[in-house]
Amino acid sequence: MSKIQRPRGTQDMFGETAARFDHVVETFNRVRKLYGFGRVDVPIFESTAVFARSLGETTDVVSKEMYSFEDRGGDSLTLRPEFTAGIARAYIENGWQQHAPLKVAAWGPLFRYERPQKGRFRQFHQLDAEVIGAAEPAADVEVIALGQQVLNELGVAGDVTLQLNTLGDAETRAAWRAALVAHFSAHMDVLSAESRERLAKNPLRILDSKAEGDRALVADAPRIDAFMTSEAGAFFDSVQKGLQASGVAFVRAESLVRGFDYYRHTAFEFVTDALGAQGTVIGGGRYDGLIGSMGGPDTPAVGWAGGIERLAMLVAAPAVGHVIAVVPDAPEMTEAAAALLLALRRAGLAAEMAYRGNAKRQVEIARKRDTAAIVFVRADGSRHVQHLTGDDAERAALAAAIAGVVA
RNA sequence: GCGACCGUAGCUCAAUUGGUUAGAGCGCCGGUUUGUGGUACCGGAGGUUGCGGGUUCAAUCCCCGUCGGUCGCCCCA
Repeated sequence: MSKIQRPRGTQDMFGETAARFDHVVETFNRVRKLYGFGRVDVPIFESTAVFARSLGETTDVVSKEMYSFEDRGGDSLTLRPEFTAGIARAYIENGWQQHAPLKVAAWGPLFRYERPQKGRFRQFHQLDAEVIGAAEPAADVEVIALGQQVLNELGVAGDVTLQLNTLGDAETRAAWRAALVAHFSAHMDVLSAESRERLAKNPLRILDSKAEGDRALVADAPRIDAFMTSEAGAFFDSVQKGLQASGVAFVRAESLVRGFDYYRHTAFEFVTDALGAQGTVIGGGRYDGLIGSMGGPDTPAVGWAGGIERLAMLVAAPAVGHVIAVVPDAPEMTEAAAALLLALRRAGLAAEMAYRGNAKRQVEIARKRDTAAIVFVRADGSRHVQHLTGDDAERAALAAAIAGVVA
């Protein structure tokens, strides 16, 4: 195909799609400020080492799923596949421990070389919130509560369930992992091919295998609770109590895990079944081991990321804007109409005027553009307001606002 | 990376078991009618049926490849 087209897994967003996306981002920005999360922006590309180090050099993720390239100077760069590694790099590089506990939020594009599916793209977008430099469970609670409030205010909380788990501390995790390996190794014969692979590379992942045959094995696999140190148990307890006190409902998800060793304690996902196989709309957890493993000081941290596209698919279509159309009745009234247009805008009212066409044509255009009201500029100097949308109260409010400008 | 289904006008879709100039609605452009405001009607432009190859007298339709989409698997930082 010689015709030019967008790269696989990318999107051109316009109209309702763009409005939904915008609504998600605006809601996030409003809510994160309520929680005292400042904006942070890090580069869209980083040295490949930033992500390779955070993920472990050997994983498939690094070798197959990152957009990496050499720049003209021969440096290996990578389009960011996640926010956390870049933010951690910035934290270390800029000495942000002076601001700890640092509460930051970001949103923007991320890139992963994957096969596109519903709610999964090669260039996708996420919201992100992190608390860096706080070891207290209150940080976990605050971060999760922020996520819950974003979902509430987007009106999608009813479709979404918070799944909560703990991975314990390093000691807990290591003991549990060893017990899982022993358990599954003893049943190699019934384990699916995929899970036998996982047993070597990432045994915790067997717990969320979709293979029917693995289910029974998973059901009587060792539980993490049996290996929990008293400190780790107390931490998880504290998180759960904090969530209850915050009115955040959750379900325990014992098979919710994270693949990398730097994850500790809290792991959580806000999940929906309304989006097929890609049901996680927000996923996060505590990653106390990451910054240390990247060469920084040992720094506890907790955060989450949420898929903007997925949230945008769940939200109700945003209401159309209250744009006022100004229509000159006759060509001679064009200048007067332009003056009114300017006055409306300076008064803070969204308004527009067609570039061409007679009055009738401009009315047709206005109607097609979901205009809230039309103001006709008549030759006798009067202004006639015609409402197109809204209930009586909205119409009255808009009429009053317009009257204030026209007068 | 693997599998299934799909690809016709700007958009949403038609086109009898393969059959002659590939149609409609919406949108767009023009016109008539109407005329203080969501009118109706007429006309027009617009398609190498994703692309390439094959089978056939004949392909939108069957076969292969390729690109893209959708859904699932894998992966999920």
